[in-house]
Amino acid sequence: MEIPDPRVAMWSPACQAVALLLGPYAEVVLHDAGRDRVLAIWNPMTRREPGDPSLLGELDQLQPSAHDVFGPYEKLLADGRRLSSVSAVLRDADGQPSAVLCINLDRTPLDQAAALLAGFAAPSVPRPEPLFEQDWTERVHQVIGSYVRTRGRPVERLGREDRLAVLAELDQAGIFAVRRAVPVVAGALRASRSTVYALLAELKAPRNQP
Amino acid sequence: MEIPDPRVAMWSPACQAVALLLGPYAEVVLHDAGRDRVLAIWNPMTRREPGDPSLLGELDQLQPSAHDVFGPYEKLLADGRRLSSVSAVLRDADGQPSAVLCINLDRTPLDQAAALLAGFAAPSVPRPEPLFEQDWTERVHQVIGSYVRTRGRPVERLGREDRLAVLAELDQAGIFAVRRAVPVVAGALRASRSTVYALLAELKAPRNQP
DNA sequence: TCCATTCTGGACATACAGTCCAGACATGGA
DNA sequence: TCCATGTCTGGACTGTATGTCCAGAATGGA
Repeated sequence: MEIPDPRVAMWSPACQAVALLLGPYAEVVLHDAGRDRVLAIWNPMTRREPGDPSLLGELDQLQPSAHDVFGPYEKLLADGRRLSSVSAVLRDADGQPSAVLCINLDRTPLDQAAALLAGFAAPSVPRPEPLFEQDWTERVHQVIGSYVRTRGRPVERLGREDRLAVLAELDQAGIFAVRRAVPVVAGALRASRSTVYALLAELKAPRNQP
Repeated sequence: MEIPDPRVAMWSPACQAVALLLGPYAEVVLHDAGRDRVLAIWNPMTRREPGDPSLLGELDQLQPSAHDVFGPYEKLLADGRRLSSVSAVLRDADGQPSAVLCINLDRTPLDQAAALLAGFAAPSVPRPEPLFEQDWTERVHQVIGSYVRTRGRPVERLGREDRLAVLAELDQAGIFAVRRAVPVVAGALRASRSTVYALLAELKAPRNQP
């Protein structure tokens, strides 16, 4: 090791906190902008080490998204991993640029999961002419169940907004064009008929609430 | 706004970078540890504002995971969201504690996605959302039109048996579970409401003909 | 704890579904 | 042509479903 740099001493807790929070998927790099050298690095994703060249040249061309902050922008690693990166110019007490912080988040796992989920939802059956939806009661329960599952909260604990969302979905699905639908929905939502009508009215009149 | 605090000036680029990278799911808070007050906050998830009490007391009890770094530890928001949090003690050039940085990452969406992926193999398919038959009026006309075409006779000249057949088909399709369906069908069939009801009754009671 | 918001069950008004019928109409046989 | 027969029709009518409203209960935050 070399003589500890005071900038590293100053910034490393923050860097380390980020590195810890984002587990193995984020690399945090502290650069000496003046000498274009890496000062310190946490969770390195490439083999860079303190003292290596920073190659920060491109930063100059970027539009800052706020004062001294750049990104998030996309980077591509040699092995194909896609990174979301942000950079921040760190200044000392005098306001002089003293270091540059870069956080590189590997979005490959997220992208993969997203692709899986998207691919799951998208290629739906091209509608083989299924006449009318026969068992709409079942559908009501499916919609509600699905909402409850993604929300991770049982029907009894759904809040006002939740029920509004569910009703919007059901309405979208045309459920309320069906005879006797409201009482069934009310029952499934564990709400009274009155409440369902009130919420439906609110959906149809999206002005505001006093 | 108040007089800008030099600590905010110094740390805000780093905070903002993190806030930008993690989109709406991370809250970044800069605390004045000495006065237990919020100095600045990005992407607030609760209604805290600069000047509000920090409530950082618990930090003392935590084991640091590195020098001046705490976490990640789990927090629970009032509404049930689960957060992964890290904190870092930030020191000034003299090595004196000057502020505390907290990053709170809402892991609810990640947990939900994980749950969805985990439960993938076993549970039933959540149905891609083929929705409900929206324009059932169109469907009525299709059915009637198709019958008329195969029969080679215009609607006006359909006989009793013909209309019975068409109604049977529409009923099969569940059309009459829809509100206001009978008048529409009557109109499309060029028959009166009464007639349609009479024919439907006949369909449901296929015993004999008076 | 108190206050404010939201929900609820029931009373009520209205719209709709379904029934009934007297008469209109169409057809065909005498 | 007239009548007999069967069907259709508009309209009146009833009961049920739909939708509104409100006072009081429940709920949730400060």
